[in-house]
Amino acid sequence: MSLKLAVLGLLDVEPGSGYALLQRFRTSLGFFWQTTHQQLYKELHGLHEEGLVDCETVSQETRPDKKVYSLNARGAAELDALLTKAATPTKIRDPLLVKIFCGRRLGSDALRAEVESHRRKHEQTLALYRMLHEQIGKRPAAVRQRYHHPELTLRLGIRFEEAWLAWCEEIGAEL
Amino acid sequence: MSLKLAVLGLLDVEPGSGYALLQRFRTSLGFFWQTTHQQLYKELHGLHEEGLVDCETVSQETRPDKKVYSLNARGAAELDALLTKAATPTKIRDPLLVKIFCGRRLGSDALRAEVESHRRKHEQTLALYRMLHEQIGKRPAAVRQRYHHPELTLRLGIRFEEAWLAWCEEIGAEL
DNA sequence: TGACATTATGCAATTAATTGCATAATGTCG
DNA sequence: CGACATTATGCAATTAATTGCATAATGTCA
Repeated sequence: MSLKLAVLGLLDVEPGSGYALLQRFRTSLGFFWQTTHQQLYKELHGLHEEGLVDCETVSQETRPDKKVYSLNARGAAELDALLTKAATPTKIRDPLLVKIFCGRRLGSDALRAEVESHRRKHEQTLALYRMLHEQIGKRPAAVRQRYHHPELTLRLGIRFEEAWLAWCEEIGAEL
Repeated sequence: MSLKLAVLGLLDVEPGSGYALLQRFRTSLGFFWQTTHQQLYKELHGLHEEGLVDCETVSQETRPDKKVYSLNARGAAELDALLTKAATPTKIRDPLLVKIFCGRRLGSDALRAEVESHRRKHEQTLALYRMLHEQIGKRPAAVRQRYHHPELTLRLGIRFEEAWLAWCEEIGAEL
């Protein structure tokens, strides 16, 4: 259901082709929801069939044709309806934790290596999030207002990556 | 794949019926991996078909019959193989964040209420995790050693819940 | 005694997500 | 010119996860 919400939400900001939506998705919602182009295109087909979005084929001279989707009135109503429903808090769902939990069979070395590799990735992600956050901060107040909600989510992302990092360092030293 | 790993990991500690495994799952691995009894039973059937676990039907006088599963040599080998494969770091995947991201359509009041409700839930979860962590701390060193890996995961759980809480408080005040 | 909780197991349908494969046009670099 | 990246779209198969429904035995409380 969240993908539907995500796509409607993206289209609410501005119309776009599946490809363009995917680009935007990857640098925003994609930080805490994942999808693939296949799934996104399928979702767009579905939304179109449901009559929640309009679709216009645009021929381009220098590029293959594209289909530009936009939110219509029914789609906006659906988006509002979805937003009203309560989101249930999700728990962490991470294969690394399952692995560590079952990890007494694996040697300390292997575990430490794995934790270190995760640490590096989370370090990179944290750097990225901080950069994005700074960029938003530099914008004029009027623009910043438009990005207020995305910014709030980014802040949780930062807190999570900090937690990951601290944990990786702590247990890496202990293993 | 993680469910398979989880089930093999649980059986590696000790054998048990689907029902018993689910109880253990809920108070351990279930903190960072979710499942339902249907899925777990299906997984057990699958593992049995694959020949990775043995199954013995035990009739009980006061309760319905149960099937006690246990890890065999092939299952142990499979568990080791799964543990060797690298776990890819997952990102957060939370409907609340998708909602907040798209939340400019929703009023501040509604968002604040939702954040507050999440805050309360994370507060409860944090309290639970801290209690469990303390309980492990009180055990004699020998027992604590056996729970070392689960304890490591619990610590990440605590850090995450702390991050959630701090974030909910911060943005709740701002919305 | 009847309602409800607990232990114990499962099937079936649907939805969501992943993975593999495929096509087609143009731009860009060496 | 040929290889590779980018823009742009999709189908099909499979696996994973959720949701709804169903059964059956016993214990417990009012």
